[in-house]
Amino acid sequence: MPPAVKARPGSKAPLRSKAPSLRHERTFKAQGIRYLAGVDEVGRGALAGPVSVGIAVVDLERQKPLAGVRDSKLLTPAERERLDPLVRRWSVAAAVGHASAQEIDSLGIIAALRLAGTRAWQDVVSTGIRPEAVLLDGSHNWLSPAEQLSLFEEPVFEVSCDAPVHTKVKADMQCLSVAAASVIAKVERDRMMRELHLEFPDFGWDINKGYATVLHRDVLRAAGPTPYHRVSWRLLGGDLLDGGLAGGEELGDEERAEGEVPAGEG
DNA sequence: CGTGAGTGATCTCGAGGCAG
DNA sequence: CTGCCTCGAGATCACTCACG
Repeated sequence: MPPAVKARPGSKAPLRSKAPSLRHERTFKAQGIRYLAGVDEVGRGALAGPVSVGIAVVDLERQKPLAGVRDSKLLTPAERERLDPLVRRWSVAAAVGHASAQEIDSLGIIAALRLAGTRAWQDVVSTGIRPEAVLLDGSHNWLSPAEQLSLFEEPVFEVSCDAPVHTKVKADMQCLSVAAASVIAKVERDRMMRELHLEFPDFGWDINKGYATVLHRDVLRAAGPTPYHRVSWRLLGGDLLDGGLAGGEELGDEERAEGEVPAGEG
């Protein structure tokens, strides 16, 4: 995919869009909205590990911009770690929800995103803050409950996202609430991948975070997938599953389910 | 020449538009 | 209605280039 920014001829500095602000968020004030939830996802394209959804709620009547926050991809790991507690204090409510690789396999990535987002939403609502609108990164609303779910049975939640969802392409680049959500989601998922790395150190998850690096794919080819791999994906172009699972034994569904990540952690 | 930052290529899946 | 293509999102990594 082409990048969002182009190099400016004759200059090293790119023609980067301005730092994200609350300008777009404040347009919701005219609709009488006070609490707006910025939502972003991380881990969508990874081969292993959970998909995670961050929510950062802003109070449009009182919130001030938080310096330094940008889309998590544009920040170094150290900057993200530094900003994570600041974002959580800055937000009137913040949460990260996860859906495991096994849930991605059984539900599909979009439904798994919804599951992770709903878990985060439950955490937010449990604090007593109920956002009146949602600002979602991208062009597709995967957060609202689907009318027609997949063939698989979807878990039923007492609290699902019932607020109107507004999608915006590149919202993480322009909208501070969404950028803030991307930071906390990325930090939390990275921590989880470092923990999973202790269990399966050969894959280099502390570095690649479950993404398809050369090392990751080489080990995957040699050792086979772990319970944390999204085996329904064409992990290695479809020639993966001949070797069985890493660790030398195959796991049944129940055993694989034990590898699930805790929901709504954070 | 070393370093740091940005670009482009790479991989994943799903949604939506369009042609047949 | 079906299949294909484009574009949306996520990320890492090799390469390029400006600067000190």
